[in-house]
Amino acid sequence: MTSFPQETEKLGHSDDHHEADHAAVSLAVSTVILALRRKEGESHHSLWLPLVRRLREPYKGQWALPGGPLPSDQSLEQAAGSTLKRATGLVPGYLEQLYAFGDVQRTPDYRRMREGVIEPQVDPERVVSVVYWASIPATDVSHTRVHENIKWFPADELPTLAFDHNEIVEYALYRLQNKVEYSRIAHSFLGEEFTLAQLREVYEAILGRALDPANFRRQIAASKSIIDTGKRVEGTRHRPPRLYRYDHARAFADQGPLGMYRASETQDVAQHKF
Amino acid sequence: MTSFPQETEKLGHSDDHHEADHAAVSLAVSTVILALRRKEGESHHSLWLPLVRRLREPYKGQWALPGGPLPSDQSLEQAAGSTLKRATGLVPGYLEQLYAFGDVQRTPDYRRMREGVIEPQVDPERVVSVVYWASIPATDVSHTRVHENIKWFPADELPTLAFDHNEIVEYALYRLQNKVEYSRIAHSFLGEEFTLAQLREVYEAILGRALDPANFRRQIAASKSIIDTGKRVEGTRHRPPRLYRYDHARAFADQGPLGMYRASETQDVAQHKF
DNA sequence: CCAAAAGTGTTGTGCATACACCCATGC
DNA sequence: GCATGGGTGTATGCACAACACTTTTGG
Repeated sequence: MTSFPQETEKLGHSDDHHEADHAAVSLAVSTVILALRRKEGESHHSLWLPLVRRLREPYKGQWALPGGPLPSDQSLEQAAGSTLKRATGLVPGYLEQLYAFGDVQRTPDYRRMREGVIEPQVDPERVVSVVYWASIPATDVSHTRVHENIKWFPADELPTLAFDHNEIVEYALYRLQNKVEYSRIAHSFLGEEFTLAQLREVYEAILGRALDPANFRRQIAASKSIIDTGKRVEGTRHRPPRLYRYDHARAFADQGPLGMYRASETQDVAQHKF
Repeated sequence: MTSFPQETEKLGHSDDHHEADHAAVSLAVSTVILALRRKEGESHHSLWLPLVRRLREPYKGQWALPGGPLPSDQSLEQAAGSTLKRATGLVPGYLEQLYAFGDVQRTPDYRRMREGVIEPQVDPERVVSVVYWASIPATDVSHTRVHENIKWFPADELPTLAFDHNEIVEYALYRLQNKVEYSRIAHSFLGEEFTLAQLREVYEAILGRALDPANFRRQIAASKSIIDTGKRVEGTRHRPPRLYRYDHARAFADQGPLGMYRASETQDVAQHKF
């Protein structure tokens, strides 16, 4: 439509594709923010996330992932960070791109339009969402922002969300499960110092199953991602556990060849090792 | 700027972020298309990719990844597919989202502007690129489209590309190396039937190192991703190798929980298995 | 002493590597 | 026969799961 510089030229002899209209596709950035919380009456922690109530159509009144249009002066990652700050008032322990969702019909909901649940729109807007996921350290969780249109939900007990956000969250959790096994993101759910039992609880919350404490200890020790602070937690009714710190120096040693991949070693699913 | 329905509302009490202008950020889709080819005089195959010569500023005359703005009637994946068809005339063996690149200064090149190499622009356009990567089966490579502004290059001997495309290709190759070890993408570089030696060559081209034929055979056999067709290749000056087929049925069995992840189990980097 | 969780030791299994060796074909 | 790659057998080491066992605290 406009003649902005494009990244690549359309080739002359593209006989086989019609001249598609290049009506603006708008770009949004949303963030799946995860943190550990305890459900009422339960002893173990589980994953929770904050959702924002929509104030307009479509999906007015329903819950949705926090996000918004990409400001032209922010990078995608910065936009995700601002969203997070807006929704929680906090700084993330970890922030990483999840996926860009761009199906034509993902928004608005044509099914609901047909059924008359919501009003059909003359010119349904096409939105592509670049979704990030983030973690909040457990020590900060209590300081999250309180707002009538923001509410935290357990990740496994979500209501029906706006747009395709249920699927997006599901995908985020699925990716997290895979990622936790070969990276060190688990630490980002905890504070500076933590016990092995706490770290194990993070893994168990993410993976949804119990882990052998003995073997877990050895795996973590072998990865050399933690340092013994020498301190202990006292006041428990059992042997006092040691406090560890995350070894940032080691952590960045094998994060990949280029800085570019810092927070972008995303996705993928390590299945059986082929 | 406009008041299109947005995915999430901006919250009222967002005191800490200034009202950013929402000038349109344009959205492009590019594709890193990879295929196996033989370099002049070499016996083994290596990875090649097609590039398109830019016809306008910025970076006029330089080579760039094939791509273009996202047509409003196509999904991201469809757009990547059309790009591929335009650049090669072929259908991909595999197509998957790589990453969304969205730094503010990634385009145009302010450095080159400062140095006077290219003209400064009054209103530098902000472009976010969703990049896909694709593979072309070796059997199709000879049928690729010929065009004066399209040229194939060995992936390890690229010239300086437009924008940040060198980094993008580097990242694609890095991701491919990790991915090849736990998924079955390697097959997508070959035709329907292939020998184990050919499959091994794909792995070697991607990983950049030789593999033990004996152990490679066992790994592939253990993965049960291939079926013996019973046929053999004759005419070699040695024992005739068997021909195998890719087992599609098995392949989709463990691709993840939801269809959504079909072609999107992207990124991530399986390092030491922590 | 007892309960409970921290922390250690021991053993078996499965998988990846390394490499010796045999097989089948063209020349 | 011999060269060449296809294909098999086997030993070694390591990562990991299972689980018995010891340690250290509070009550």
